[in-house]
Amino acid sequence: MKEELTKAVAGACKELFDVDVQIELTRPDEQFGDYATNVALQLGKKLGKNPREIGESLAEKLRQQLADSVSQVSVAGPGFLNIKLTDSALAEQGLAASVSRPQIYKDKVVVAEYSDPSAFKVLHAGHLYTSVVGDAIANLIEAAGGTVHRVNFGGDVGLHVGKTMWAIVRELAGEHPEKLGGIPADSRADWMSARYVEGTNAYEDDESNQAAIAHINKRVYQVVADDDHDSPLGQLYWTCRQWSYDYFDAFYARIGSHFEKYYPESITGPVGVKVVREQLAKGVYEESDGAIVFKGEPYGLHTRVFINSQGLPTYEAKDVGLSMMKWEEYHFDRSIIITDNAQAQYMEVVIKSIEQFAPELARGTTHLTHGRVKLAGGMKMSSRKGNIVRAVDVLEAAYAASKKAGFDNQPAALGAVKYAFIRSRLGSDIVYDPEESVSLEGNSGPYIQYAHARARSILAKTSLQGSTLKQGSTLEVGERSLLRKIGEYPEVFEKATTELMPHHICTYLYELAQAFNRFYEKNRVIDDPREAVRLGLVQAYADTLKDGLGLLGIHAPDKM
RNA sequence: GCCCGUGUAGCUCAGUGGAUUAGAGCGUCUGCCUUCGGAGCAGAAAGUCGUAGGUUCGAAUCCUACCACGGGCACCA
Repeated sequence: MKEELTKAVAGACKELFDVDVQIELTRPDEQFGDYATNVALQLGKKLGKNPREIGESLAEKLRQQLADSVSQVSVAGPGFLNIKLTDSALAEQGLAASVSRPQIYKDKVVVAEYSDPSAFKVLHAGHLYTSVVGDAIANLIEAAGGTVHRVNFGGDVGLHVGKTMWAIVRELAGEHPEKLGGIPADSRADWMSARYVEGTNAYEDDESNQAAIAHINKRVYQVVADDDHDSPLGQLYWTCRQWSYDYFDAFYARIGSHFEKYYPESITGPVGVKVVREQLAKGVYEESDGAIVFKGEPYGLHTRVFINSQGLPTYEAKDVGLSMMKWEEYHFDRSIIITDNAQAQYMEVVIKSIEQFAPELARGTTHLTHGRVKLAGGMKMSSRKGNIVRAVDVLEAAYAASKKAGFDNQPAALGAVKYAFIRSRLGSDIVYDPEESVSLEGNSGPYIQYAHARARSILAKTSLQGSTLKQGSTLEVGERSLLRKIGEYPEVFEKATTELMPHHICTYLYELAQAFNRFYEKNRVIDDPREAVRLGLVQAYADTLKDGLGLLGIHAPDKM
């Protein structure tokens, strides 16, 4: 409907004034109409005419052309055009809302990389956030017709592994892989994470430790390069690495995430080194103090090291390797990388360097960044010393709060966390408050889930077969309002997908639930003379809520 | 120091060029009154949209400067 209107308005401008203009249709306050446009204002400037007069001629034209779908076109204020749909057109739009999602990624291949945990380390609240948001974005693109490959990247080699392995060897009093058997399966992740903290502290506290850790770090690279599963260090490394992956898998299963591919740095590193060395010869990268760097200054960026003076790839080269591998494996139309915004300027340098030798790859790459998770009410997150909030701590806090709030329901508690994470616009830090997130009142996940369950229970009550709401129906005021809101869904979906901003879905679902409650307060459904029509409304409403929650990765229960 | 980001009611956030009274939720206060699941509805109080300039017919939204907070700035990830 919006598309047809846009075309009609553009056509009218062409016909009457012989100009091509970009038409933007917005959703004004309901009192003004269903759609509005400011073309007349734009044209007024362009043509040097009075915008109101332009508006009047456009309105007249549209009234003639769109008599079937438009009941009113008026000029308001300085020259806004307000367009009101007929009940019939509105009904058609509303009924199709939950199934007519603009296919703006049709036939497109998209690689979505997010979550990115490091092996040997614990998953913290930030991983949970990025995973939830990344899933929602991937869901949006998929629903818009795209083929999405969800991939994960993580550090299974690098200094943090050196630190951890050093501490593991110290804890086991030598390179004794057989002693790993004494660590209970359910505490492996915590055990390794404790070693990482010890290793990090040792590295910072004493220079002699630094040499030892650098040495073991280099040996780990050798273990990986040789695919050495036999030496004591090799056995320690591969066993612990597998523990990490098992732990990640269990966590992702718990939150409903799934990645089709995992790129470990040990794989992308050598690819990156190869590429960086090739491009070193071509002058993209250059040597500096024994390291290989990319100088970003000509582009307003800064210089970063890609291969260090020991000849080992840094994160930069590993990311270059990752980009090349994704490109070769998927030939994507678009690659989306979602990380914490601390990486924003770092990533700019990496992508700028790639742009020098693979411009089409760089052009198709979007780095999307989000803020950090701050916990309301005292739970603090600080890295380094190990007093971080783990991802599971957040889930447990939500679950505990949900029990306190009176519903003992794990899926609802998970939905509450997801909703709380997604509802704010991506970019700034978010404050997570477990109590608020599970609240049954206000803008929360459980509120929307409840709204859905309530609508389904109404539908379950009727003995009528099907609804008579269809194109051609005439509507009462309250019905019209609700239907208008339902009909906005495809537009909100398109906006969220185009901008890669899933929070628009949250905002909309909440407004939709409010619109329904307003309707429901005043209008009876079951045993009302208009029951047959209103059932169609409730159905469309419930389906839209369900679809929206699905995009957010949140279950829409029929009962709560 | 340079670069990037953020700054909207007591708190948590929408709104990122349009129309009046800048919107929600929580919290505070007042009604409805327990309904087809009230986990609701209606209303009130609460904002110099960080500050000061500028562009525009029109600015929370764009530009400039400044302030505050966060982040980044070579061999960590």
